[in-house]
Amino acid sequence: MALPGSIAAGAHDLSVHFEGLANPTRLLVVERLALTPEMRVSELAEFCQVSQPRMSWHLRILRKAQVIRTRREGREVFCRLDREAIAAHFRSFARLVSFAGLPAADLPNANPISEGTS
Amino acid sequence: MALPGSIAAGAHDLSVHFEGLANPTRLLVVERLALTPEMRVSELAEFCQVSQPRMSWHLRILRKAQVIRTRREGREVFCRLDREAIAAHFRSFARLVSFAGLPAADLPNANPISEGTS
DNA sequence: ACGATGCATAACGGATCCTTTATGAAAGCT
DNA sequence: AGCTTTCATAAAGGATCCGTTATGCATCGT
Repeated sequence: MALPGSIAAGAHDLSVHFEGLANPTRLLVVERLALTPEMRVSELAEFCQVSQPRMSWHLRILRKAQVIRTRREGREVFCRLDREAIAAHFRSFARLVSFAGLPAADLPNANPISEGTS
Repeated sequence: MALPGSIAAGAHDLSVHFEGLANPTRLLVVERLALTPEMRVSELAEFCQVSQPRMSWHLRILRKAQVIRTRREGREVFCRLDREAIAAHFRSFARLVSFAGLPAADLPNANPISEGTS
């Protein structure tokens, strides 16, 4: 597992990450979560017009892809973007394709908010 | 269709783009093309250890995803990264998730090595 | 014209994803 | 305890993707 904030991410990791973003519904979740720090599963399901089990499944894929993180509070599960991981994968890909003037080290950090960096 | 170099890219466009990157073989193609300006289909097939028809299929997906561009010369087809489109999509995504400290202006520039933008 | 080369498409199993409804488990409320 | 809410999992059908081999089309060389 890539340490949060570290560069990391092999090619396979990267493809898994992009797979998380390779679906309109999941991308809509990302878009929505960008506007609100945290949202519950059922809220996201309603917003995206999909069944709750389906949303649960998509969120699982997003979690594996390290696009979101989930936090359980009682019977509710709150979802939020994992901006650190997203940015890290971003950097990995940028380095992969060797963007000019984009050495991975110079890329900005993702997010000042640091939740439990376990 | 998004004009090359323009910003463009709706959510659907974006998911199609990421789908292009959501497969290890295709990502390997991208990685390889980052090292050499242009490569032929059969060269990529051999490098990735897949059959030529399969590579042809992957390249078609990559083309639809606006990750690569192909150029026919005689009976050969040369592939190259579409760095402009990739950068544009990544800018769109970055704006979508509103990276803190990652304003679109700082995102990957398209021109790495100077390959003719013909 | 003929054969060889380079790429695209078709056809085929096998695996995975997308989406639904139905069911189950855990937590909160009365 | 009993009911409601919230999420996860299972089952099932349809679609798509992954990989292969076989075939077709266009191009190049002789």
